[in-house]
Amino acid sequence: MNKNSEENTEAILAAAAALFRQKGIAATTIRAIAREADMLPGSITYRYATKDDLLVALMRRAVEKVRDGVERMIAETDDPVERLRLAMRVHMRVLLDGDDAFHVLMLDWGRLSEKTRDALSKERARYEQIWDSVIQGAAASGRLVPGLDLTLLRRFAFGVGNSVALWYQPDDPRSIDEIADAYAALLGLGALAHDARHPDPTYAYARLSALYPWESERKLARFEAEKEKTKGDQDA
Amino acid sequence: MNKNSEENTEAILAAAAALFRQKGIAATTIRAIAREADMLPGSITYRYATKDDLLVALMRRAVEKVRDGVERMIAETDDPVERLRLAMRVHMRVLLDGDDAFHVLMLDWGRLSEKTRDALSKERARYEQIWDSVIQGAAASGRLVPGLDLTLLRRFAFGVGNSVALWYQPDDPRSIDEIADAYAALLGLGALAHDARHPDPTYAYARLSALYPWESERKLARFEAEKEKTKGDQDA
DNA sequence: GAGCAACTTGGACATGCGTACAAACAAGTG
DNA sequence: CACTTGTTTGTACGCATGTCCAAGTTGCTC
Repeated sequence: MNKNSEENTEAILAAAAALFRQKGIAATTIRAIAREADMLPGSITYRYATKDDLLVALMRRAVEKVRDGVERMIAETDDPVERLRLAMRVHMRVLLDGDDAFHVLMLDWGRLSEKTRDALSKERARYEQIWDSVIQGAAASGRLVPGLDLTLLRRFAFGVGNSVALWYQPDDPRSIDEIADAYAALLGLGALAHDARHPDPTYAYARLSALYPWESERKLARFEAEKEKTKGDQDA
Repeated sequence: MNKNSEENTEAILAAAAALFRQKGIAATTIRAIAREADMLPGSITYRYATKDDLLVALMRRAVEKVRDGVERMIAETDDPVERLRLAMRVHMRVLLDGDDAFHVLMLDWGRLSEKTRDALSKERARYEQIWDSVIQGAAASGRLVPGLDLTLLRRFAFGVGNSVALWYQPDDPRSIDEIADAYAALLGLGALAHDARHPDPTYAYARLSALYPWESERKLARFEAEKEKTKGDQDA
């Protein structure tokens, strides 16, 4: 029949991504992918010699796509904190509604074979780097609590974004962007120092201490004690 | 040999949990579990007729254990916000350092067969209920931003806690409790109204609006405008 | 020390897996 | 029309899987 090679390749990748996401990688058979894509298993083997090759090709595409999306999105504004929100939007939009492969890439990362992980780690690192730079930009603007562990913050943000995929169902009454914004807000309210409203550095410092209690439990107490003395005149 | 049945059962469950976590459920074979537990596959079949039976038994135990742990932990204090932090600690401690089965239960939930999910949903719901009640307690104390979608908040908290499992390595220089506290703080700083320090209800309201931008983009703007008028005297 | 229940053993089974490959086929080129 | 190239087909191989079971072994009880 030799219909259309490129079209069939797309069908294979789409079917594979959907099944990998739904059932996991190990539980998805080449035969099942072929059935889903309306062809015989041989046609898959013809394009991708092994199951791992298919997996790598799939994920490489996925991470490239989302990287492009995020890069384009954050170019739309100069506000470093707004960038964080927009990046979160794209990340979650792709994760929930877009390419299933990205879902697999984020959630099954730890279970890929070492060889597969190595083949993809450069791409993934480049994506994480974009997030790091967005977060660093936000931190440099002075609008984050100072002294944060930014890698931890990136992981926190990633975790928040990725975790939605564990419960989100397409029939949810909220739109994906709504959830993304709400999560970004929960995230932002946590990390932002709200400088415009409460620029008191002592306050930010006390919050930082609360964030790393093992470093100095006493800083917050000192702040509280300080406040006791000047009780009654601290807010607008 | 008939060494010790109970001991062997433990060995099976431990080996199964470790392998399920490491390689995923589908990729873990009964033979591999047997090898890990130093016995023959038949001994596993003798106790658990099918792989699914083993899975269910494993997870039931795991969720019971963490539920007990959380319940015991939150009984240690009356402070509703402190309870949130302590619950997070137990959750993450079990997830990262404790029973591998809990890890599987949280992260592979969506990929269990429908039958297996049904068999476990009651247990899991009971655990989620504890979290909901902790969060509701915190909300009732008035120390959270009012008007939050509490289910969304629970999912947010769960997601944050669970996501650590996707990157945490045992050789991390931070202790699990340190990470748990830092995450709880990032979480708490986001949701808490910091009433003791900034009890201004207008401020909390504006933050709420920022949290649900699609409901009323203008509330925050109104707050900002309001503040413009009284510029210069709003903090301690 | 005989009997018994609990447990383990080793081997077998049907099934489904990833992969391989020769043959058939389709479309384009000269 | 013949020839080539890219693609699909159908079938096959060897292997690993979940599950099963008859026979063997152990420690306990009277």
